[in-house]
Amino acid sequence: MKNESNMQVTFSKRRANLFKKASELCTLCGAEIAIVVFSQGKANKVYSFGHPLVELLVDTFLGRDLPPPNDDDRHNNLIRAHRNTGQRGFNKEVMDMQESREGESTREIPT
Amino acid sequence: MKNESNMQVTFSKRRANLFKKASELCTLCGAEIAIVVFSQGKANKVYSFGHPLVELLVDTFLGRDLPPPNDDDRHNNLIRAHRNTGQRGFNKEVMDMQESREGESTREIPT
DNA sequence: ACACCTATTGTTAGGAT
DNA sequence: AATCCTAACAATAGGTG
Repeated sequence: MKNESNMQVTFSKRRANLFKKASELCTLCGAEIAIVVFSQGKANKVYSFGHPLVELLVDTFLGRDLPPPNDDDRHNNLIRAHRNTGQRGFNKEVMDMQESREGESTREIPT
Repeated sequence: MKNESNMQVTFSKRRANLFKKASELCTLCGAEIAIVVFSQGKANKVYSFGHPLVELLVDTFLGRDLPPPNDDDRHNNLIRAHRNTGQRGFNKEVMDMQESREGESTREIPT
């Protein structure tokens, strides 16, 4: 790969395709998938894909014993995540790479 | 797609390719990626890919303020995740779809 | 379930606009 | 940075052992 800006293009293209593949896997096989991508370097950004929400899936993943609805710790993680999202809402860009399907979301969050 | 077992094959193939694509994106662009996949239905399983560890990335994602080393909440999440992994270690299959690279891991965890 | 095969379809890097 | 183009390459479903 030639230079820095070519790599940025490659990163975007491949990230989009990764999310597309994930989306296909969800639709085709009824899977639930969460993806978090941190880009490298100065332009450090966070991108995510979730079907359904990333927070719900990673929360279940971290506390792998099946999730009780009123667990304080896990609940607070969700709350905090949503609070932070709200705080930085003006920085948030919704990617909307395709017509976004039911219960599926892609995001881009500058750090 | 014809039947149930053909879909299982498709699911495995596509999941492997999704993880491969993620791995390429990490190597090529220096990105950090975490993926969590829940399969559907009776044979409900959890698969994950992380470069580096899934736990570190999703933890940073959930508490997006940069992670202080001694934050109790986040630390406990990691500990608990690792404890659970240990508890169910006899059930754990390391996928090892390719020669596993430095700081990268794929897992399959029955639920 | 797993490995190999193959025709079709999809992805990719790079160039052009 | 975004969109279109395209030759080279890779993924896919379905088939067979």
